[in-house]
Amino acid sequence: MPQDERSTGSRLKISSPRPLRGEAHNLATHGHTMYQGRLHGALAHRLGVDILRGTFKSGEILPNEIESSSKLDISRSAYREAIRILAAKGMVESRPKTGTRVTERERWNLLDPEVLGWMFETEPSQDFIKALFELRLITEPAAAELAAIRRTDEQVETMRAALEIMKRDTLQTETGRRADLEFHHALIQATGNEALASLSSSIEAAVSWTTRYKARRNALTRDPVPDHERVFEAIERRDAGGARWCMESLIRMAHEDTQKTFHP
Amino acid sequence: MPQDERSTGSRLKISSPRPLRGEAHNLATHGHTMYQGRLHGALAHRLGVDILRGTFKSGEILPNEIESSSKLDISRSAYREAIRILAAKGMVESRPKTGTRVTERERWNLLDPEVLGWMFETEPSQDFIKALFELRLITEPAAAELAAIRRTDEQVETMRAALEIMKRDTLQTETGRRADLEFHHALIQATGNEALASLSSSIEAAVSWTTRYKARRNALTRDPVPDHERVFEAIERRDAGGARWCMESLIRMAHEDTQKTFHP
DNA sequence: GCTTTTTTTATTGTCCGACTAATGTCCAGG
DNA sequence: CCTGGACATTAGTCGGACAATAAAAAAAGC
Repeated sequence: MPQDERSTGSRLKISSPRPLRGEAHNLATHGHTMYQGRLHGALAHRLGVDILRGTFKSGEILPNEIESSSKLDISRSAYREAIRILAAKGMVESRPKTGTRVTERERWNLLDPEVLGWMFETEPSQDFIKALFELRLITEPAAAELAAIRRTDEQVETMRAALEIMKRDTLQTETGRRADLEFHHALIQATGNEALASLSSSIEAAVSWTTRYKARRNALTRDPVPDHERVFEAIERRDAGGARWCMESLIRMAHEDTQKTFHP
Repeated sequence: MPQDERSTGSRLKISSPRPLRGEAHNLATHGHTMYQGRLHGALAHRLGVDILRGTFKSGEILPNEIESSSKLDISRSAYREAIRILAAKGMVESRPKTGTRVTERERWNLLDPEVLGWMFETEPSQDFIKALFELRLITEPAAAELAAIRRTDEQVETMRAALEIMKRDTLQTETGRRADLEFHHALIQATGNEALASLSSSIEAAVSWTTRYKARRNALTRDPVPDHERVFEAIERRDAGGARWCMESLIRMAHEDTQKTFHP
């Protein structure tokens, strides 16, 4: 029986003390991660991160709109729009009289690209990273297999070009990472399955954050290009089984590297 | 180059002529599908369906907020909150001066449970159903395999109970369908992978809509209970390979039935 | 004539303050 | 003990104003 949460009074426990709307009109989330854009988006971002991080726990009720918005020094409208965003991602639920409460974690859309992004804002739990790579290990090899079967010549050329760029620049550079994403994007398109594509692109984007982590900590990771090349070649020669196998090994390697980065 | 969409003037092309806010305070979407709840949610629902259905095409720009909201006879705030919901699902994108435009289909969060629900509002394309079942065929057998390895005894009991109910009532009844969902939910939980769980629960929910279709058209479908029982027994005896195989066959059967229902 | 800079302008973004409606709580009455 | 109805609290809706933004148009510079 969830007792009265409001009883703690008017203490808003957002991560940062206040500075939502800074001097220069952009907002800092809690020290080093800035966010620029619309106010509702920024607030949704911040609340989302706070929920994922556990600052607001499941079942907990947020302070009411009036209190929250005035404490944050923003209008009620902007606050409400932020809440709608969170609600659309299944993270909160509002009802008159009761207020807005954080839903159970089960109901969160963890694979929503934005939510995944928030997740990697703060270092995600080892369990979650494991789960994510396990999911990748299920879907991506299957995707590679389908791509090998259904790819068009044009898609092959796109992948080849992206691979070239990756070879030149590395994943240390921004263009290199973009090429990596483009490679995977082309592969996904080649599967001809838009549901799978929607899933994969979310995950890819999230995983690319880990890549950035790795680059920042310049952890000594394996060169990923050879792995990508093997996948590419298998797809080029329409070798479904080979593509599956190579992709599987690529992901295992990536997972290993990621683990070493986070827990050396 | 997307030319001026506004030039068509003030013609709002929502599916229904007007009746967003009906007499009795609940709204009909386009004839037989009612929606009751908050205004912003209802409008998001309606616009979402219209976008998925192609009434609003990708790249198209929605009429501006003032015009839209006044035409729909609702406040700008409610309209904006609806747009925020759609934006959170990647379906629209708003910017000052430009307006709010429908994004490319690639960016839609097709696996968002709500979006999936909207999808099945109108009969979804054969291609999409195929993609969805192909995705299921990739993830669910793997999930069953993991469940067989990691399941707790308690989860087994939950599944057994759900299965009992399914056996008694059928999928023709509401309680039967709920039991079906609960069975799959327990299975998903047993995988111990929350990312996979998030994905599967979205898909399950969507697929359960097809089940309802089938029941409504009382198409002569195979009895699904035996399939479920085989999966259950494999998981109970911790037979990973068996669970995978049985689940695969279950899904193939379900897909076959679904196809027969939609394209007899 | 072409590029760059400034101005205009359409649209979303933000704000405020009031009123409405839903819903949990509490209390009186059966 | 249960039931129904009044009450209080909260999100929901409204409308109208002004600010910020970014695209487009106009002006300036080369």
